[in-house]
Amino acid sequence: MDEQGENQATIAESLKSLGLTKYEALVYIALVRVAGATATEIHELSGVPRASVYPVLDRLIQKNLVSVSNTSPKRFNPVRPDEGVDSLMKSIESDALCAREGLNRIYLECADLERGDQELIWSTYGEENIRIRLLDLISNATESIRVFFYWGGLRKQIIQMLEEKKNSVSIEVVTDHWEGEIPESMNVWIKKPPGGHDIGPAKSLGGGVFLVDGSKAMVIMGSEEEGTSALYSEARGFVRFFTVYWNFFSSWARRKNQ
Amino acid sequence: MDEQGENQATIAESLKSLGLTKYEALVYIALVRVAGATATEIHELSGVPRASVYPVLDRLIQKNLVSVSNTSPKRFNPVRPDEGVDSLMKSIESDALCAREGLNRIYLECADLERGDQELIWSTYGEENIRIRLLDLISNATESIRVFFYWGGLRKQIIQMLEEKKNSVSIEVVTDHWEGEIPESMNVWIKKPPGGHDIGPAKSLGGGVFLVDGSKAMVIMGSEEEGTSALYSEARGFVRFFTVYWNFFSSWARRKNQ
DNA sequence: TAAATGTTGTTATAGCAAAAACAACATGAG
DNA sequence: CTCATGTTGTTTTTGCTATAACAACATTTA
Repeated sequence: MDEQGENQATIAESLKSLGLTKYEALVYIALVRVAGATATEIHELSGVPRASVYPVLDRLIQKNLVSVSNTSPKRFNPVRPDEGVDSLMKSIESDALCAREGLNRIYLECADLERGDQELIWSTYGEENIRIRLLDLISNATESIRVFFYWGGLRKQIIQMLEEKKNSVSIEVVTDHWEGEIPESMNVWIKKPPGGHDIGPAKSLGGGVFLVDGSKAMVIMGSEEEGTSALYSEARGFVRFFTVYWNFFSSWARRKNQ
Repeated sequence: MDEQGENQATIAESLKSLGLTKYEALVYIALVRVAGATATEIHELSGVPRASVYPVLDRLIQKNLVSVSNTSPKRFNPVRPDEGVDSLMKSIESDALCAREGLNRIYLECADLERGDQELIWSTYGEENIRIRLLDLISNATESIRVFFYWGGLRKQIIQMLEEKKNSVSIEVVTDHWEGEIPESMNVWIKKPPGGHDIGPAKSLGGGVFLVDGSKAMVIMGSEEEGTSALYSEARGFVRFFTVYWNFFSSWARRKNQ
């Protein structure tokens, strides 16, 4: 019972992000449970006020999620849920396509005109978004990638990204741990951080520096309290600062033993 | 200019169905047009009140559609539109999957219990929904399909559907016009309606009758004024009525010449 | 048959929450 | 100081939610 309730609430939430209102979701779920119900039965099953059931059903019919019988009292039937959901998705997907095309056109039109971005430093929050940015950055590298990271967060994905580029650009990596075998075409130095006071315990805080083509830098910091955030810039000073930073740790890592 | 405005409005609508509010859509579009704008510039470009720009930008940052510079004044950058839209879609798709699974489970659980549906007659409105139902009906046919239609609306799709089943079930068709060549395994009678007073001019009104396995009937009526609607039933009387109806027109169509 | 009861479908309307629009204020750089 | 920025409230609007009341019809009971 409670499990069903939980489940239903989840489904309702999902349906809401497909563009239905709370009532529309509840009514549709109720109808899926007992196909061919009357308005009153729907009201009892869904908890939606009886008078509200009618306009809600109208909307659902408009959205092709419900059909009506011509009996009296009227009975209502849900479209098969997989078809219904697919139908909603299809409409959203078409909108997504439209938005993407339109926006991309605008974006590319404007791309030539401006881009005074180079001197600015951009912040990004959240691992997912950072992952996307990083992927973009690395996959557009043309000459060199220098990486320095002591951070578990995206280790696997970072390694995978680098391996895809290992034959087309020069890659140098300093890190504390490597998963899988190290490709020959990469220069990888593995070294545990000295005491912990330099970089901090890996679980609560981790960092990564990515230098691409000597002109772009992305710096990632993850901490348990404040989530993960990243800075990206093509500004000279910014890139130079982290290049020096990287050189320092790189030479430290090359020293044999500690 | 006006074209751009039209275009923008369209994009805004599309973005709204991806879960953004009007302001969020407008701000994001403005930002795509001039990346790295300040809050005030965004306000001017989008028409969104300046004070509203800030909370809206916050939400967009939360949704990983925008990043901030650490300059003063702050400057804002859009995530690349294709990435942004994809990211929104991914989240919606995951919800869709969740909803579909949950609903389908409920649906299948309940499917055994009931189904007193057989005696009812169901209405469906809108060509798209009807097309889906019809597809479902025809593709689940196991023995016979008898079709009678004088209706341009879904002609091509109907023909295509039938061709897919031509080798597995017996098919008989009466219609006024056929696109493409007629497969040998189907029985098709093509005959123009006599005068127009029986069925009416094809443009303003058209109809179709689909009898499947002798136990299911779907009747479609399209009129210019009231849109397209369909009835579906497995009720004995309903099926028998339209079987007689079909037999009548079938024998009429078999008569040589008019 | 006639009155009483209950149900259905409809309409009107009040409540509510999120978003939109506006106004006011503190800050900070030139 | 002055202007633009960033922040904080308040009001208005909007769309959904919720309740109440009503006419039409069917069902029951006397």
